[in-house]
Amino acid sequence: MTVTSVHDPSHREALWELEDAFERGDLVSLFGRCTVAYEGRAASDLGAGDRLLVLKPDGAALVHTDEGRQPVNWQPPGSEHHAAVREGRLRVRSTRNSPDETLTVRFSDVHQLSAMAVTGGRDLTLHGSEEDLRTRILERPDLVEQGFEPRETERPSSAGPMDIFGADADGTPVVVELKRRRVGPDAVGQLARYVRALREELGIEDPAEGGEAGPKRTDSPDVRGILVAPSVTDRAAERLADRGFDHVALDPTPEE
Amino acid sequence: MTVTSVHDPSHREALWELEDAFERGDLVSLFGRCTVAYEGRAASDLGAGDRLLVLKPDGAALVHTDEGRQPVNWQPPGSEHHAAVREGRLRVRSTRNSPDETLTVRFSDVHQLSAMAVTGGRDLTLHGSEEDLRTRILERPDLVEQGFEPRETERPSSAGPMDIFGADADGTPVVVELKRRRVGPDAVGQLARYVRALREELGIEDPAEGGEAGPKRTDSPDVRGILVAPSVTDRAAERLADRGFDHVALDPTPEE
DNA sequence: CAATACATTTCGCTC
DNA sequence: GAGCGAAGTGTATTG
Repeated sequence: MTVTSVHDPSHREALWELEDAFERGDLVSLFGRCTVAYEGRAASDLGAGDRLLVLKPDGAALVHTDEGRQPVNWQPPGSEHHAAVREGRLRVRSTRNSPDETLTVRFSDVHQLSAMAVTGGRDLTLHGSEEDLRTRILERPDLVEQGFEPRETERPSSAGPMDIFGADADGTPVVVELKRRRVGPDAVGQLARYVRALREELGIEDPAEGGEAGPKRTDSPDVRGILVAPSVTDRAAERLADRGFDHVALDPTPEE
Repeated sequence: MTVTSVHDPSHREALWELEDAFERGDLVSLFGRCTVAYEGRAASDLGAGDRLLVLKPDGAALVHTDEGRQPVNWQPPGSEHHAAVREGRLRVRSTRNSPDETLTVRFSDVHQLSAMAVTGGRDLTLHGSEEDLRTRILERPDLVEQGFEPRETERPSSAGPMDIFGADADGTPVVVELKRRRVGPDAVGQLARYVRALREELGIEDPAEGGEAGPKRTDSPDVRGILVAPSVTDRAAERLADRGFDHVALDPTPEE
């Protein structure tokens, strides 16, 4: 529970505190005026300004301005922090390999530096995820459709694992794709890949080919695709119709 | 440049400092032992532990543990921060509407609170984005293919805007999809949507239909699809081949 | 406001 | 490590 805190330190003082904090494995919060340079997957430069630098013992580094949920610059976990005084400025550098990337923060002024050992309590319980939606359906398959019978989750296919594989009341194979929120055309493409893969696997001809123009065919065994999501965009609905797939409106958690 | 900083404040003191900081529009950094509850697009609970809470004047709130680039909990910009002392604890709550969401952080102990006015210097210059890749191609179209001629960027279609629309040496229409890094099957699906939309628009029959089995047809005007990306996954390459599309290996920035 | 696609996405899981 | 897909994704842009 030891918190280190220095106000308007000299660069030397800040350097000592930083090195001690790295040594102890502390979480560091540093206010100051700085420039930021990044080079790696991309490259960026940020002119002088007041910012908050957060340094984590796992190697993550975050540069925050007064706006936005996202840091303006950062370095992912697994990096290594190094501090030094160069050309009269405090330089904090985080580096990692594969991919090679470097974040360099140069402080002309350090206003405030705090560091604390942070332990325990990372056990977040989250509700309303796609997994919750799956659980809900497995407990009550009729929410998808009368007579729907789930057979397998994460069923492998040549196009990747499908969320739920099952059969409808007629025994026709059904691929169910789950989304926890409103979806666009990309989700339909995903479902289409799984359905296509399953058709191929089962030796079922694609109904879009075969006939010369008929957009749908119902007179032969087929594979059905069902997209379960709270709602879909217009373009997604079009593409669902094109493919002959169904949409079932369902939330990950029952609405109150 | 005024930095406020209090060490091990009482809840009352912390509350005053927080309210002043909100008033001034400061960026706040707060170390302490807390529980976190979120309710909105999903719902989550986090047990007691030491964490760093960052509060921004634009309404963003970030709860950081000692690990990860991502905050363990957060609230997006546009929220409103409120602080109070309830049941012997300092409660910080950030709320926003549409969607309705609330983040509640309850501190049993506040170890360190700092706040600073943070201004200016949000002008980040970034290189290596998809836009850089586009610029590079427009300056040297032959990087895509000998004789390639770009005609339009962000060309509208019923499936959305395509990155580059142009023509090859034979005058055949070409849709180019750009990706700044290695891509999977999703990017092929995106390209396919644009090509399909353009074929429909130009009244060109899809070569996959029409013939009974021939996977490709080269004896009639068609629309070509080219995926420009540093590299593609195997599955993406398969799907490219299925569709008769090409891949051109190109980075957003020239490699040194 | 909805819709769409990019992002230094990050993250977790499987192979 | 690569590949694949989810995420309370965030973010900008366009209609």
